[in-house]
Amino acid sequence: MKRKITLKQIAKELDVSISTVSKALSGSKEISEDTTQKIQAFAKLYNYRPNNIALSLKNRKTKTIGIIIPEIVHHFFSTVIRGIELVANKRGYNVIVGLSNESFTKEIINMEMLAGGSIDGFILSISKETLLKQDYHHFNATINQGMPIVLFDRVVNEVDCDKVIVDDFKGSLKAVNKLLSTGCKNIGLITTMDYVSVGRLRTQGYLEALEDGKINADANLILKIDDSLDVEGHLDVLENEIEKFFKSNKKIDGVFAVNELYAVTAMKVARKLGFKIPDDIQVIGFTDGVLSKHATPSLTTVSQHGQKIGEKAADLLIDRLELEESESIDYIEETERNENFKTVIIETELIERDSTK
Amino acid sequence: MKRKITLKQIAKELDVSISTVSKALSGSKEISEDTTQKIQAFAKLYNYRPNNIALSLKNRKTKTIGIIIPEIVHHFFSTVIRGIELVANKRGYNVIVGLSNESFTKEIINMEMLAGGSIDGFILSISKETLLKQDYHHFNATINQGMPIVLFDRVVNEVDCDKVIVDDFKGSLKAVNKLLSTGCKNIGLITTMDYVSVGRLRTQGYLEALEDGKINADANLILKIDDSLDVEGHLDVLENEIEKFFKSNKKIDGVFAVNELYAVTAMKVARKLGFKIPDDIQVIGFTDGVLSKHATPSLTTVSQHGQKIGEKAADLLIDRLELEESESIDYIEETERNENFKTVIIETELIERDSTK
DNA sequence: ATAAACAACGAAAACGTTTTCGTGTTGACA
DNA sequence: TGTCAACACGAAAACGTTTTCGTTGTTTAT
Repeated sequence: MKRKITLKQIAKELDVSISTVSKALSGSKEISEDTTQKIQAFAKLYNYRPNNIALSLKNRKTKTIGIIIPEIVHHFFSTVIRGIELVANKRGYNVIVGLSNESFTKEIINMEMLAGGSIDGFILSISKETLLKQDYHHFNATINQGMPIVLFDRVVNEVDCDKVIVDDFKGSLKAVNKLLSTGCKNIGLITTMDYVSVGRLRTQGYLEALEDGKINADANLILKIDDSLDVEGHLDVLENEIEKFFKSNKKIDGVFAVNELYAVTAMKVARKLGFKIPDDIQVIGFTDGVLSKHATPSLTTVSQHGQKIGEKAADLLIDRLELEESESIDYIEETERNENFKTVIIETELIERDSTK
Repeated sequence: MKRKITLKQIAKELDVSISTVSKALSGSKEISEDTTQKIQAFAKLYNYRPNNIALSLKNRKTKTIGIIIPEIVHHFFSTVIRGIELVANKRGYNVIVGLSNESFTKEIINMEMLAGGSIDGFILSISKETLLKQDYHHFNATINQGMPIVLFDRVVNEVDCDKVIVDDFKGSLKAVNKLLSTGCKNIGLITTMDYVSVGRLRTQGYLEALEDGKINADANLILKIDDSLDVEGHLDVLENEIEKFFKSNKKIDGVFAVNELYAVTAMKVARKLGFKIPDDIQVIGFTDGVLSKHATPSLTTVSQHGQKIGEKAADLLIDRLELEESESIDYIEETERNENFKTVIIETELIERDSTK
């Protein structure tokens, strides 16, 4: 087992100085062709690779970006990571992931761990607990330390940074319009509690669509699930709630659910109660995951394009990192700086499958 | 925007030496209580955190482990990552992920990127292309450079290292036995090409179970899917193949599929052909993912416990890292070292749901 | 009174790079 | 022959730590 070879060892072996080796390897004009050849050959032979850590220390940047997401076993977040990794790698960056597990404390711990020099910037989606507490000081603190953040999906006004979101509002609008245009008169909504911004926005889209269609919203037709406990296993609770919901609203002929789990569960319950899909009840979900595609009947959904979100977020972050590098941001006025934060909106797309007419 | 504060700045500000600051912060007995107090207070005030990169360089270890998996948008791999991250964080390590995307070249590029000092060790699952090429030199090369590797799930004899696998063989055995014990006489197998080791092992389990049950295996009852192209969208191809399979084997009364996608698709096709599940045909899949749980009927599966695999892999790797640290492995004989590589087998579990009797 | 012990601190090396700024050796040219 | 580039290379600083080994004063024991 040979330890990785260093410049120093090459220098010693070839009886030149470290500087000479470094220059020769980078092809500097300063070094004679003879020695350059010799050094490069030797380096190749021993498979020399510069030590990333030393480079990071010297350059004061690590060329890696930190991701913190609430949960990785989740199709949407996985696709976002895939997108981030894709452009990060293409642009010479690595990706290091932390999981907050929807916990405020774990989010902070993870951020502190990574902010200690391991990364150049963050891409993250806020945990539910943090949203509930509305405590965002750790985000602003790291931003103030000069470390850029890009927020995606679950974003918040209190943090001033680049953001990538989905047009939740328009997405829901499209979905509910689809239901209306295929004849639904009593459209139920299955959503989450309001503190998750995406849930709130999707609810608004639903209401707006009804209003546009001259239909009065009925509070009984809105089912809010307390998902603070829907981790796993609470599937039966979900089913029961939805079943009660259907039973107390016999006239429902369409359902819009703010995620695919709710939608698929709604289909299951509906079928159990004897409804035909899409004949008696049509269903549309949000988030085009693996469940939607393989459910029976396959589910019409609003696709969020998670990968595109990830790609865009990575591009935004890296752009900013490399901008700072060139512009020596220390001398830019506070006021100027805050103005050019972008919020990119990724368009949703209605993917029509067999759960609608 | 204040840059992160360093020991040097604290030293300058408080008019002491860098060494004094360092010692005071680590609570060394060498420094008087007065100065210690003063320095610690100052450090807290300015929110000092030691620079990880500098520490990594000094200690020659990064306290981060590299994961390389073929695909992240995949329930099984996500759960493995979750397991790795869990114990890694608990033991003070970070996790940096690379995606090979089932490509040989990308696997190598990713490994080289990370092996350049960014990480202390690898946890990885081999890409399909690599398995097909049977070229494992990059794994052995990094191991020879002194960087430990733990292989999981898709492992291979040619690489000498710690491994964590699932008892694919016994898992299949259990599954097929279950089908036999509930009265199936003609059990079909839907599997992958042989070069993926897990597919091969699961096939062997199937054959063994039939043999134990005194049933002659019938080659017509085995459907091998070429999954080199099943990325996405080739779903219809899969459905067609399975449909042909069913049609040319009218007497099938049970199906064992080596992954949940095949199993769910088989259920879909079967139902389309008018079979009742589980009355006419029973189905069992492998990999307990989100599809199995929410399919209709819910799918009986062999659970691989991905999270447990990840946890175990991380423990193995970190154990080895910290062992090397204490034992100064340079002086251990070659022969001695190779002997204590472990292969841990994670037991599977048959989760019975509604697709079997 | 003097050596020894101790307390409190600083200097410097080391980790592996890159880069700036010398420095000595050539050759050409006046 | 003396001056000046050009050439080829080396020394050293810097990135931010930790740690070993001094180096001071001050106290204790003899």
